[in-house]
Amino acid sequence: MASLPPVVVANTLKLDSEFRKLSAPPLPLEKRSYTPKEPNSMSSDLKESVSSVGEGNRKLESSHYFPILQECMLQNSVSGVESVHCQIIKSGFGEELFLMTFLVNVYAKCWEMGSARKVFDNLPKRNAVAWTSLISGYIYNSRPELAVGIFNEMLEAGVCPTNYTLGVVLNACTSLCDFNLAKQIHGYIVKHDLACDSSIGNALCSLYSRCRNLALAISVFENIEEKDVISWTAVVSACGDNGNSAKGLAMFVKMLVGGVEPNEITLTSVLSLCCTMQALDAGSQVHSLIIKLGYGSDLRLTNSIMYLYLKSGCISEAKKLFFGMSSISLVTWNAMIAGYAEMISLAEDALSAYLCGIEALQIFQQMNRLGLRPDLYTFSSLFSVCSSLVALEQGEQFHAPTIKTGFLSDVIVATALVNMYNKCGSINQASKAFLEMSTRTLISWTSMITAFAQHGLSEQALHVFEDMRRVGVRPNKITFVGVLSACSQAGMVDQAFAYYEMMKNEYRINPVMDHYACLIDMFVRLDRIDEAFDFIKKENLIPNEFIWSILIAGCRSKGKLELAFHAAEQLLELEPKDSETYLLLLNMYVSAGRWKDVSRVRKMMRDAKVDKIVDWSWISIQNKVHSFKFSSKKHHQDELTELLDDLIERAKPLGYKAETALEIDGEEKEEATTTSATAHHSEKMAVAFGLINTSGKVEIRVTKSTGMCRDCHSFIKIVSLLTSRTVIIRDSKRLHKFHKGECSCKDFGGLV
DNA sequence: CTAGGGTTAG
Repeated sequence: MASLPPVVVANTLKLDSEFRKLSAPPLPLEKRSYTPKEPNSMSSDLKESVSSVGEGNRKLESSHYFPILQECMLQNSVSGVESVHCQIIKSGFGEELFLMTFLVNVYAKCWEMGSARKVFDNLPKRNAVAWTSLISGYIYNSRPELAVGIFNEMLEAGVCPTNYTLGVVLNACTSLCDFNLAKQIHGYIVKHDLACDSSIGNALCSLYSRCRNLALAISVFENIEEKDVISWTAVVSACGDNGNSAKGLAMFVKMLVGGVEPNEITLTSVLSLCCTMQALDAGSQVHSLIIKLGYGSDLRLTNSIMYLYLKSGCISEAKKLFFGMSSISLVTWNAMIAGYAEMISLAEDALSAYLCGIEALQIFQQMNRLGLRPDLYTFSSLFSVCSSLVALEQGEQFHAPTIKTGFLSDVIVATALVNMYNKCGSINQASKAFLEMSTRTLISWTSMITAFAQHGLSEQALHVFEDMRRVGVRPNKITFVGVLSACSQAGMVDQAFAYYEMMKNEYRINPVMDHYACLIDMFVRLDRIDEAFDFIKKENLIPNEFIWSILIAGCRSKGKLELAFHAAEQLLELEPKDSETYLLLLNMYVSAGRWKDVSRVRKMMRDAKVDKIVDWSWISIQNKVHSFKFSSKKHHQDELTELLDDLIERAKPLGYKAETALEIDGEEKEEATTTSATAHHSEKMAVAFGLINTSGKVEIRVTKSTGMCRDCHSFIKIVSLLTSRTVIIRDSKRLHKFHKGECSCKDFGGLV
């Protein structure tokens, strides 16, 4: 960078010495790029004014051209600008600095940088404003690297940058992650005490935010002498971008108290904070404010509010907005689809989750019927919906369009695709999609590692992890959950602890319960239960519900019933809130015939107001989803129960011993359990339905609302053997892939 | 005449 001449900006504030330490661990944040709009045709009014400009050789003042150029710019009419440009030349204003500078700006805003550049090059004299126009033009056209080049040319030409120039160039650095240049400019700003200027201060605030230094971003904001709406908006979104939404909301309140009126951009930022915080109250207050300030029909704001309502589960409010909107954009449809997709994970029970998924797909169909082309946001939401529904066929149908449209090259879409294949149990398609990705983020790598681990393919999981390290992607704690669970499933004790140490020492990640749970699960699988307890003692762990459940399930399957009951008592002392935990305990006591304990647990459930457990299963066949609910009533002798009974009979000689499990369907049942109780668990029926309605070697995919019970698990293992079919069941805890009589969870899938 | 902030996604 050429040396900077002094800048003419008044300044009084001293910079905090903190500012001198611009530590920039650049966290690559992909900035969304603009999509140039198609040039528009002019409105009839505009056409008239453009043609009247040259009429009758009237001699116009140069100032007359500004409003009409502005109108052309607003209407994005390149041809309008061009014909006005011609008139300007004809009238002899072609060298007027102010007018030509404005024209540079106008061409830039119409995505015509070539013309903007030509106008600039023809200027006989260029002042700082002209240079700044060109620089900002390149930034507007998503070419920050060219903007920085022009900035250097400007300095070489000996033109002194203004505060605007510095602000613009700093923003270019921010979007380029060019922290070297930023540092030089920063030094210059510090030396000349310019940080209190709002154009510079705002840019610094964004820069620090991008450097993940929220404290600095805030302190630079505090030092801005005249904080305007944009300063406030910048600091509010800086808080949001750095994971401190509460601080952002507080800043927004401060802004209001200070009497600064937010504009629609501030309000969108605030709504996005409310969204991540799930702050429905604050959100609806902002909604009222929006209406009060007259932004009630702003499309972008309405989209955000609608999404917020959906994400908070206020479907009726969201729908009211949706149907009340006078115009709807693709973003509106996407927000609806994404909102319903989001509600799947927030749903209280599996049935409503399933209904949300169906609704999301129906909204997409409506959008499709209206002829709207989906974009990358649409596709990533759709993939996420399909994975929740375990609707492989649907998901596959969206794969090809993402290739054709090129959206698959987006890393988020591609990751969503990998995830979809994984969650639908198709690990081969998942890994194929992963290998075809051109760029991978931490999340892509982590998804693939977790996917292999979930399918019991530990070696592949660890292989991917090593590849990830090799290319220099830094794992996070979720990555290590995947790695440790891979080791745990394969019983690789030494490796597990090696990775555990690596996580703590090399990556400075503090272990959380999920990590401990993997290691404990590993000891339990290896029937080294003493070591599991030793580990708990050594790490001073206070086991949570989850860890006790692992211990119980492990002790049970190893036949160590006394230990299992001991663990169960510990678990009960925690007064669990999770209904499935109670289901595990109930089943345990039922199979041991300990009826007193059964009623004790039932009483605890009532006291804890735990949700009733509703056993649903779904199977998607030819894009239609069929659902089954557990029913203890004896079914009619239809085709389905006939097949089921037949399978049960054929399974018995192969070692299937129907275990007792409790009947749970919401109503209190008699405590007596018989084998017929588990015979009609919903997943058995869904699998039987799949066997009847598909043929050949088609894999059967079922989703289930609760955890699988041990009885169904061992039954379906045998079914996969008897029928030579692969059966994939995703229950509330994990994925079970049954193949040739084995399950990918190796019988430690947290069965109840 | 030049700037600066923003919706929906894994």
